[in-house]
Amino acid sequence: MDDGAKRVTRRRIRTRARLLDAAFTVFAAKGFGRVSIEEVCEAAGFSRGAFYSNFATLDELFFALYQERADLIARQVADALAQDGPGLDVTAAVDRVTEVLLLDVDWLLVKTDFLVRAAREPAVARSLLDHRARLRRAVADRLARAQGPTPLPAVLGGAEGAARAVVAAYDGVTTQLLLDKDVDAARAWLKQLLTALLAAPPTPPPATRAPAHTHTPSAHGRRTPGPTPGA
Amino acid sequence: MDDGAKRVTRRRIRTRARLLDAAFTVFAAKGFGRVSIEEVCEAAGFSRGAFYSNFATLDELFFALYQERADLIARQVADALAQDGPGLDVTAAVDRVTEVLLLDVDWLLVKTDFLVRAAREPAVARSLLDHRARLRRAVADRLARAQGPTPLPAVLGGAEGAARAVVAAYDGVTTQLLLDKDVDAARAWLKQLLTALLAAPPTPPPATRAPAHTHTPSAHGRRTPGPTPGA
DNA sequence: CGTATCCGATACACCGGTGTATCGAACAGC
DNA sequence: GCTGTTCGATACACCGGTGTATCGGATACG
Repeated sequence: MDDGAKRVTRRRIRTRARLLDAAFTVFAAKGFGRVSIEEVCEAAGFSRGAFYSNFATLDELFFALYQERADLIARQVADALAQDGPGLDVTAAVDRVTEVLLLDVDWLLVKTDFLVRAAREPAVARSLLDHRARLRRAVADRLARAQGPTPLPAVLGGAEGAARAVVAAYDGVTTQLLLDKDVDAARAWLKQLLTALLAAPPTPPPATRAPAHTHTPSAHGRRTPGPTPGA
Repeated sequence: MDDGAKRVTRRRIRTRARLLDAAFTVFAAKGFGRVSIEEVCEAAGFSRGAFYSNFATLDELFFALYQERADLIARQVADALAQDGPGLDVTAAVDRVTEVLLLDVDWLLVKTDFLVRAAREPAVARSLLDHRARLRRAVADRLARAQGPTPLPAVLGGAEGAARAVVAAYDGVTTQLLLDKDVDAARAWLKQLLTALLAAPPTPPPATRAPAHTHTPSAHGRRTPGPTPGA
């Protein structure tokens, strides 16, 4: 069980990884629905033989890719949340999480493709719901810990409800970000939303940054003009 | 200009409409990326000749379909918002809009396909952003009118900011709805979110309905167990 | 260093879907 | 009702992509 069940492998792992990386790039650029196996292989520098040796179908690769990246994100978020002590106000945590979650537009693109798929296939949906549940749990725990000074608006249902609100806000901002590609504005906007949701009455913080969105949606602080290459 | 520029038409309109309807059903069921021209034609009871006589490409049909439905929704929302007098608290308006926006899961599915497309093609994105801007404007106007008793949390940027928050909440809830298909829970949750956002401190209303979501996400109030057939 | 095994490349048959060209039928106008 | 035009059905050629079978080179292991 340590490193292989049958005959062990070594270059296989490398090629598999390269295929996954290439797939991520291509999926982000063109969308899963418009990508062929050949394209992925070409981008990875392989021929189709390599692909069929590692995956049975393009779906399989897609799902594997999603799992991999989703786990990565989940771990990053958990880290970012568990970092500081319990006393500190949520604001700091909000900042850090915002950084992590809205970092990579390419990931949001792929994730949305996955969402579209999940919306039609319950089995896939379960996977995505799991991921979301993990994130939500992490947020809820963090909120429960920091519940000292701010009593969390009771309109939402305690820490759990607040966590779900956070996720909803994240999803909402994501949608906007996918359309205008303005990462900085999205981050600012998410922070605003979260503070409005979590600390509405007592703590009106100095508005991290002006809305800046009114109707000049593009060319402003964008860091990712196109499909970013790196991971 | 009254009914046609060249030779007038009549059955053409009917077939075009039937094609659009069939396309909506098929797109909602399988997703735009997995639908062929043939499938649409078969669903509409035509052969490919009819299609190519009315549209040049599947994209063209898709965009036409989106435009049509988006306009419809925009009008419905505007109506629902403009209905009552200026004095009444936002709650009533929230209820009505919630009804309209989260009515048809099929539409959300198609719209998400469109979003995925828009995320990669700026021209398409512009179209979707227009639609969103129209809705946002309607909401902002309504909020500005009803600004009497509740002062709208200043953390968001006035009526405009609040309207954007409403849209974000809508998008967030939509995502969840696409995954668990629980329309009723989504409506309740959206109402909760909106009241939390718009009338946080002074009006903790009797919680339209318990969260009911905690961790039994399915089998509860769901009206649409699978890909709903009707429009 | 030899060899058994694995991995990825190449070649091939195949299929679904596309787009076009042609034709018969329905329809509007007189 | 007749006729010219339009619309949609049918037939055909074509192509991109798939999946499989086979083979040669790389790799782990003794």
